[in-house]
Amino acid sequence: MALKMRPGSYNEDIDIAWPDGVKKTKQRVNIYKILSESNTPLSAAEIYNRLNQNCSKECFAFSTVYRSLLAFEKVGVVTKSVLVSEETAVYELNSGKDRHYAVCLKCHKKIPMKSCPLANIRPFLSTENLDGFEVTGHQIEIYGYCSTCKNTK
Amino acid sequence: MALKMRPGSYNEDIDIAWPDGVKKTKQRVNIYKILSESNTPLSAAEIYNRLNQNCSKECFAFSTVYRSLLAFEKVGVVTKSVLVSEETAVYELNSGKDRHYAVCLKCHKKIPMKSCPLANIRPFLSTENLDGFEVTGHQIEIYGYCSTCKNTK
DNA sequence: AATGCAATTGCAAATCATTTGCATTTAAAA
DNA sequence: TTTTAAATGCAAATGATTTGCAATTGCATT
Repeated sequence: MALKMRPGSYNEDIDIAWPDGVKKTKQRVNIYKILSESNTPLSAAEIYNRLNQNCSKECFAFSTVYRSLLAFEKVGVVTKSVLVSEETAVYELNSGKDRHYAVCLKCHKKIPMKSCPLANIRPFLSTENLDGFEVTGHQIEIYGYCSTCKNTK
Repeated sequence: MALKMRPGSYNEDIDIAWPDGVKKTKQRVNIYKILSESNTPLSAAEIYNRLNQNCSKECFAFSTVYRSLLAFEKVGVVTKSVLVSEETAVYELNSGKDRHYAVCLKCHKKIPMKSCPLANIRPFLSTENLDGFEVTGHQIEIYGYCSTCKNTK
Protein backbone atom coordinates (compact mmCIF):
# COMPACT_ATOMS: atom_id res chain seq x y z
CA MET A 1 0.00 0.00 0.00
CA ALA A 2 2.55 2.57 1.12
CA LEU A 3 4.81 3.44 -1.79
CA LYS A 4 8.55 3.84 -1.72
CA MET A 5 9.41 7.29 -0.51
CA ARG A 6 12.27 9.49 0.36
CA PRO A 7 13.03 9.15 4.06
CA GLY A 8 11.93 12.10 6.11
CA SER A 9 9.20 12.99 3.72
CA TYR A 10 5.52 12.41 4.19
CA ASN A 11 4.72 11.34 0.69
CA GLU A 12 3.43 8.02 1.98
CA ASP A 13 -0.30 7.58 2.46
CA ILE A 14 -0.93 8.18 -1.20
CA ASP A 15 -4.44 6.86 -0.60
CA ILE A 16 -5.30 10.17 1.03
CA ALA A 17 -5.34 12.96 -1.53
CA TRP A 18 -3.25 15.71 -0.05
CA PRO A 19 -4.43 19.26 -0.56
CA ASP A 20 -2.25 21.65 -2.52
CA GLY A 21 -0.66 24.50 -0.66
CA VAL A 22 -0.40 22.74 2.69
CA LYS A 23 2.97 21.51 3.83
CA LYS A 24 2.83 17.87 4.86
CA THR A 25 3.77 17.11 8.44
CA LYS A 26 2.91 14.10 10.52
CA GLN A 27 0.57 16.11 12.73
CA ARG A 28 -1.26 17.51 9.72
CA VAL A 29 -1.51 14.11 8.08
CA ASN A 30 -3.02 12.76 11.27
CA ILE A 31 -5.45 15.63 11.62
CA TYR A 32 -6.48 15.26 8.01
CA LYS A 33 -7.06 11.54 8.55
CA ILE A 34 -9.16 12.18 11.63
CA LEU A 35 -11.30 14.64 9.70
CA SER A 36 -11.70 12.33 6.73
CA GLU A 37 -12.68 9.39 8.91
CA SER A 38 -15.30 11.34 10.82
CA ASN A 39 -18.84 11.54 9.60
CA THR A 40 -19.66 14.56 11.73
CA PRO A 41 -17.81 17.83 12.16
CA LEU A 42 -15.39 17.80 15.08
CA SER A 43 -14.35 20.39 17.61
CA ALA A 44 -10.70 21.25 18.11
CA ALA A 45 -10.84 19.42 21.43
CA GLU A 46 -12.24 16.29 19.82
CA ILE A 47 -9.55 16.37 17.18
CA TYR A 48 -6.92 16.95 19.83
CA ASN A 49 -8.12 14.00 21.86
CA ARG A 50 -8.23 11.61 18.92
CA LEU A 51 -4.81 12.80 17.84
CA ASN A 52 -3.39 12.00 21.25
CA GLN A 53 -5.49 9.03 22.21
CA ASN A 54 -2.49 6.72 22.46
CA CYS A 55 -0.14 9.43 23.54
CA SER A 56 2.23 8.65 26.37
CA LYS A 57 5.12 10.68 25.09
CA GLU A 58 5.28 12.59 21.78
CA CYS A 59 1.99 14.33 22.29
CA PHE A 60 0.79 16.87 19.80
CA ALA A 61 -0.01 20.35 20.97
CA PHE A 62 -3.37 22.05 21.03
CA SER A 63 -1.97 25.01 19.20
CA THR A 64 -0.86 22.73 16.41
CA VAL A 65 -4.43 21.55 16.00
CA TYR A 66 -5.69 25.10 15.69
CA ARG A 67 -2.88 26.16 13.38
CA SER A 68 -3.26 23.13 11.17
CA LEU A 69 -7.00 23.63 10.90
CA LEU A 70 -6.36 27.22 9.93
CA ALA A 71 -3.91 26.11 7.25
CA PHE A 72 -6.48 23.68 5.84
CA GLU A 73 -9.15 26.34 6.03
CA LYS A 74 -7.03 28.83 4.11
CA VAL A 75 -6.73 26.55 1.09
CA GLY A 76 -10.40 25.70 1.29
CA VAL A 77 -10.31 22.04 2.29
CA VAL A 78 -11.71 22.55 5.76
CA THR A 79 -14.73 24.53 6.86
CA LYS A 80 -15.15 25.88 10.32
CA SER A 81 -18.68 26.30 11.63
CA VAL A 82 -20.01 27.83 14.76
CA LEU A 83 -23.25 26.10 15.60
CA VAL A 84 -25.82 27.91 17.72
CA SER A 85 -26.38 24.81 19.73
CA GLU A 86 -22.71 24.25 20.51
CA GLU A 87 -20.36 26.28 22.59
CA THR A 88 -17.28 25.62 20.48
CA ALA A 89 -16.46 25.75 16.78
CA VAL A 90 -16.46 22.56 14.74
CA TYR A 91 -14.41 21.66 11.70
CA GLU A 92 -15.00 19.34 8.80
CA LEU A 93 -13.53 18.43 5.47
CA ASN A 94 -15.07 20.51 2.75
CA SER A 95 -16.63 17.71 0.76
CA GLY A 96 -19.04 20.03 -0.99
CA LYS A 97 -22.05 18.44 0.64
CA ASP A 98 -23.56 17.66 4.04
CA ARG A 99 -22.83 21.10 5.36
CA HIS A 100 -26.02 21.58 7.28
CA TYR A 101 -26.98 19.71 10.41
CA ALA A 102 -29.78 19.00 12.79
CA VAL A 103 -28.09 19.25 16.16
CA CYS A 104 -29.43 17.60 19.31
CA LEU A 105 -29.46 20.06 22.18
CA LYS A 106 -28.97 17.26 24.67
CA CYS A 107 -26.44 14.78 23.31
CA HIS A 108 -24.99 17.07 20.63
CA LYS A 109 -25.46 14.47 17.94
CA LYS A 110 -25.29 16.06 14.51
CA ILE A 111 -27.48 14.61 11.81
CA PRO A 112 -26.33 15.81 8.40
CA MET A 113 -28.97 16.95 5.96
CA LYS A 114 -28.89 15.30 2.58
CA SER A 115 -28.97 18.47 0.62
CA CYS A 116 -28.34 22.13 1.02
CA PRO A 117 -31.44 24.28 1.19
CA LEU A 118 -29.70 27.04 -0.70
CA ALA A 119 -32.01 26.39 -3.62
CA ASN A 120 -34.93 26.99 -1.28
CA ILE A 121 -33.29 30.07 0.13
CA ARG A 122 -32.48 31.87 -3.11
CA PRO A 123 -36.03 32.69 -4.12
CA PHE A 124 -36.65 33.79 -0.56
CA LEU A 125 -33.68 36.12 -0.68
CA SER A 126 -34.92 37.81 -3.81
CA THR A 127 -38.02 38.89 -1.93
CA GLU A 128 -35.83 40.59 0.65
CA ASN A 129 -34.50 44.05 0.22
CA LEU A 130 -30.98 43.63 1.50
CA ASP A 131 -29.84 47.01 0.22
CA GLY A 132 -27.17 45.88 -2.21
CA PHE A 133 -25.81 43.26 0.12
CA GLU A 134 -23.45 40.82 -1.60
CA VAL A 135 -24.11 37.34 -0.28
CA THR A 136 -21.00 35.18 -0.01
CA GLY A 137 -22.31 32.44 2.23
CA HIS A 138 -25.02 31.26 4.52
CA GLN A 139 -25.55 29.06 7.49
CA ILE A 140 -28.58 27.02 8.29
CA GLU A 141 -28.95 25.00 11.41
CA ILE A 142 -31.85 23.07 12.78
CA TYR A 143 -31.86 22.23 16.44
CA GLY A 144 -34.00 20.20 18.76
CA TYR A 145 -33.85 16.69 20.15
CA CYS A 146 -32.81 13.47 18.49
CA SER A 147 -34.99 10.39 18.68
CA THR A 148 -33.00 9.07 21.64
CA CYS A 149 -33.06 12.25 23.69
CA LYS A 150 -36.51 13.60 22.97
CA ASN A 151 -38.08 11.45 25.68
CA THR A 152 -35.64 12.53 28.35
CA LYS A 153 -35.08 16.21 27.78
CA MET B 1 -45.14 60.46 31.05
CA ALA B 2 -43.75 58.84 34.17
CA LEU B 3 -46.56 58.00 36.55
CA LYS B 4 -46.66 58.45 40.31
CA MET B 5 -44.93 55.59 42.01
CA ARG B 6 -43.88 54.30 45.35
CA PRO B 7 -40.36 55.46 46.12
CA GLY B 8 -37.79 52.73 45.89
CA SER B 9 -39.84 50.80 43.43
CA TYR B 10 -39.31 50.65 39.70
CA ASN B 11 -42.92 50.77 38.69
CA GLU B 12 -42.25 53.91 36.69
CA ASP B 13 -41.70 53.60 32.96
CA ILE B 14 -45.12 52.13 32.46
CA ASP B 15 -44.66 52.78 28.78
CA ILE B 16 -42.32 49.81 28.67
CA ALA B 17 -44.21 46.61 29.20
CA TRP B 18 -42.31 44.75 31.83
CA PRO B 19 -42.00 41.02 31.41
CA ASP B 20 -43.52 38.73 34.03
CA GLY B 21 -41.18 36.73 36.16
CA VAL B 22 -38.30 39.19 36.10
CA LYS B 23 -37.65 41.29 39.16
CA LYS B 24 -37.38 44.96 38.29
CA THR B 25 -34.09 46.64 39.09
CA LYS B 26 -32.62 49.81 37.64
CA GLN B 27 -29.95 47.89 35.80
CA ARG B 28 -32.48 45.54 34.26
CA VAL B 29 -34.78 48.38 33.30
CA ASN B 30 -31.88 50.07 31.56
CA ILE B 31 -30.81 46.93 29.78
CA TYR B 32 -34.37 46.30 28.68
CA LYS B 33 -34.59 49.85 27.35
CA ILE B 34 -31.36 49.51 25.45
CA LEU B 35 -32.60 46.33 23.84
CA SER B 36 -35.96 47.81 22.97
CA GLU B 37 -34.39 50.90 21.41
CA SER B 38 -31.99 48.95 19.26
CA ASN B 39 -32.94 47.78 15.83
CA THR B 40 -30.17 45.21 15.64
CA PRO B 41 -29.16 42.55 18.12
CA LEU B 42 -26.46 43.67 20.52
CA SER B 43 -23.50 41.95 22.09
CA ALA B 44 -23.03 41.95 25.84
CA ALA B 45 -20.17 44.40 25.37
CA GLU B 46 -22.33 46.78 23.33
CA ILE B 47 -25.02 46.66 25.98
CA TYR B 48 -22.45 47.17 28.69
CA ASN B 49 -21.03 50.22 26.92
CA ARG B 50 -24.39 51.84 26.31
CA LEU B 51 -25.37 51.14 29.90
CA ASN B 52 -22.27 52.91 31.15
CA GLN B 53 -21.87 55.56 28.49
CA ASN B 54 -22.27 58.39 30.97
CA CYS B 55 -20.75 56.51 33.82
CA SER B 56 -18.27 58.35 36.00
CA LYS B 57 -19.24 56.67 39.23
CA GLU B 58 -22.06 54.16 39.72
CA CYS B 59 -21.04 51.96 36.87
CA PHE B 60 -22.86 48.76 36.23
CA ALA B 61 -20.96 45.51 36.16
CA PHE B 62 -20.39 43.24 33.20
CA SER B 63 -21.61 40.27 35.17
CA THR B 64 -24.88 42.07 35.77
CA VAL B 65 -25.34 42.42 32.03
CA TYR B 66 -24.86 38.72 31.51
CA ARG B 67 -27.02 37.75 34.45
CA SER B 68 -29.80 40.10 33.45
CA LEU B 69 -29.77 38.85 29.88
CA LEU B 70 -29.99 35.32 31.23
CA ALA B 71 -32.95 36.28 33.38
CA PHE B 72 -34.71 37.77 30.35
CA GLU B 73 -33.84 34.76 28.28
CA LYS B 74 -35.29 32.39 30.85
CA VAL B 75 -38.72 33.96 30.65
CA GLY B 76 -38.53 34.10 26.88
CA VAL B 77 -38.33 37.83 26.22
CA VAL B 78 -34.76 37.82 24.99
CA THR B 79 -33.13 35.60 22.43
CA LYS B 80 -29.43 34.98 22.33
CA SER B 81 -27.87 34.17 18.98
CA VAL B 82 -24.41 33.12 18.01
CA LEU B 83 -23.78 34.34 14.49
CA VAL B 84 -21.18 32.55 12.38
CA SER B 85 -19.84 35.86 11.25
CA GLU B 86 -19.39 37.27 14.74
CA GLU B 87 -17.10 36.22 17.49
CA THR B 88 -19.46 37.02 20.32
CA ALA B 89 -23.07 36.24 21.11
CA VAL B 90 -25.74 38.85 20.43
CA TYR B 91 -29.00 39.45 22.23
CA GLU B 92 -32.29 40.91 21.16
CA LEU B 93 -35.83 41.34 22.36
CA ASN B 94 -37.96 38.48 21.22
CA SER B 95 -40.39 40.42 19.09
CA GLY B 96 -41.46 37.39 17.12
CA LYS B 97 -40.04 38.77 13.89
CA ASP B 98 -36.80 40.00 12.33
CA ARG B 99 -34.84 37.15 13.76
CA HIS B 100 -32.71 36.48 10.72
CA TYR B 101 -29.97 38.72 9.48
CA ALA B 102 -27.59 39.37 6.65
CA VAL B 103 -24.35 40.16 8.43
CA CYS B 104 -21.54 42.12 6.84
CA LEU B 105 -18.23 40.35 7.35
CA LYS B 106 -16.39 43.65 7.32
CA CYS B 107 -18.36 46.24 9.26
CA HIS B 108 -20.60 43.75 11.10
CA LYS B 109 -23.73 45.61 10.07
CA LYS B 110 -26.77 43.40 10.49
CA ILE B 111 -29.57 43.80 7.99
CA PRO B 112 -32.73 42.17 9.28
CA MET B 113 -34.73 40.09 6.85
CA LYS B 114 -38.34 41.00 6.55
CA SER B 115 -39.66 37.53 7.00
CA CYS B 116 -38.57 34.22 8.36
CA PRO B 117 -37.76 31.62 5.76
CA LEU B 118 -39.20 28.92 7.97
CA ALA B 119 -42.01 28.51 5.49
CA ASN B 120 -39.39 27.87 2.85
CA ILE B 121 -37.55 25.50 5.11
CA ARG B 122 -40.43 23.28 6.19
CA PRO B 123 -41.01 21.60 2.86
CA PHE B 124 -37.29 21.15 2.59
CA LEU B 125 -37.16 19.46 5.97
CA SER B 126 -39.83 16.97 5.03
CA THR B 127 -37.59 15.68 2.27
CA GLU B 128 -34.89 15.01 4.85
CA ASN B 129 -34.74 11.86 6.88
CA LEU B 130 -33.81 13.23 10.26
CA ASP B 131 -34.49 9.94 12.04
CA GLY B 132 -37.23 11.07 14.38
CA PHE B 133 -35.53 14.34 15.22
CA GLU B 134 -37.83 16.79 16.99
CA VAL B 135 -37.17 20.26 15.64
CA THR B 136 -37.50 23.00 18.25
CA GLY B 137 -35.74 25.81 16.45
CA HIS B 138 -33.57 26.86 13.61
CA GLN B 139 -31.07 29.48 12.69
CA ILE B 140 -30.50 31.02 9.33
CA GLU B 141 -27.80 33.51 8.63
CA ILE B 142 -26.65 35.09 5.44
CA TYR B 143 -23.24 36.64 5.34
CA GLY B 144 -21.25 38.65 2.86
CA TYR B 145 -20.61 42.33 2.34
CA CYS B 146 -22.94 45.26 2.68
CA SER B 147 -23.23 47.85 -0.07
CA THR B 148 -20.73 50.11 1.67
CA CYS B 149 -18.09 47.48 2.28
CA LYS B 150 -18.32 45.38 -0.85
CA ASN B 151 -16.02 47.70 -2.76
CA THR B 152 -13.34 47.70 -0.09
CA LYS B 153 -13.19 44.15 1.14
C1' DA C 1 -42.01 54.75 57.64
C1' DA C 2 -39.24 50.87 59.66
C1' DT C 3 -38.06 45.75 59.28
C1' DG C 4 -36.83 41.33 57.12
C1' DC C 5 -35.28 38.47 53.69
C1' DA C 6 -34.48 36.61 49.41
C1' DA C 7 -32.90 38.11 45.08
C1' DT C 8 -29.61 41.04 42.77
C1' DT C 9 -25.37 43.40 42.31
C1' DG C 10 -20.33 44.49 42.09
C1' DC C 11 -15.97 42.98 42.18
C1' DA C 12 -12.38 40.02 41.47
C1' DA C 13 -11.01 35.66 40.46
C1' DA C 14 -11.92 31.51 37.71
C1' DT C 15 -13.10 29.26 33.31
C1' DC C 16 -12.89 27.87 28.70
C1' DA C 17 -11.85 28.16 23.99
C1' DT C 18 -8.65 30.03 21.17
C1' DT C 19 -4.40 32.68 19.92
C1' DT C 20 0.32 34.12 20.17
C1' DG C 21 5.53 34.68 21.09
C1' DC C 22 9.53 32.43 20.90
C1' DA C 23 13.05 29.01 20.93
C1' DT C 24 13.53 24.46 18.86
C1' DT C 25 12.62 21.07 15.38
C1' DT C 26 11.51 19.48 10.83
C1' DA C 27 10.07 19.09 5.80
C1' DA C 28 11.66 19.36 1.56
C1' DA C 29 14.45 21.90 -1.78
C1' DA C 30 19.25 22.72 -3.18
C1' DT D 1 24.24 16.52 3.40
C1' DT D 2 23.36 21.32 3.86
C1' DT D 3 20.15 25.02 4.11
C1' DT D 4 16.20 27.63 5.23
C1' DA D 5 11.64 28.80 5.71
C1' DA D 6 7.83 26.88 7.79
C1' DA D 7 5.80 24.15 11.52
C1' DT D 8 5.81 22.67 16.26
C1' DG D 9 5.60 22.62 21.44
C1' DC D 10 5.20 25.01 25.35
C1' DA D 11 3.66 28.38 28.24
C1' DA D 12 1.78 32.64 28.66
C1' DA D 13 -1.73 35.96 26.81
C1' DT D 14 -6.25 36.91 25.32
C1' DG D 15 -11.17 37.64 25.21
C1' DA D 16 -15.71 36.30 26.23
C1' DT D 17 -18.36 34.54 29.70
C1' DT D 18 -19.23 32.59 34.41
C1' DT D 19 -18.96 32.21 39.32
C1' DG D 20 -18.21 32.91 44.55
C1' DC D 21 -19.13 35.83 47.97
C1' DA D 22 -19.97 39.77 50.69
C1' DA D 23 -22.61 43.98 50.37
C1' DT D 24 -26.78 46.11 48.57
C1' DT D 25 -31.46 46.54 47.10
C1' DG D 26 -36.33 45.52 45.78
C1' DC D 27 -40.41 44.83 47.69
C1' DA D 28 -43.63 42.59 50.76
C1' DT D 29 -44.86 42.86 55.60
C1' DT D 30 -45.21 45.08 59.97
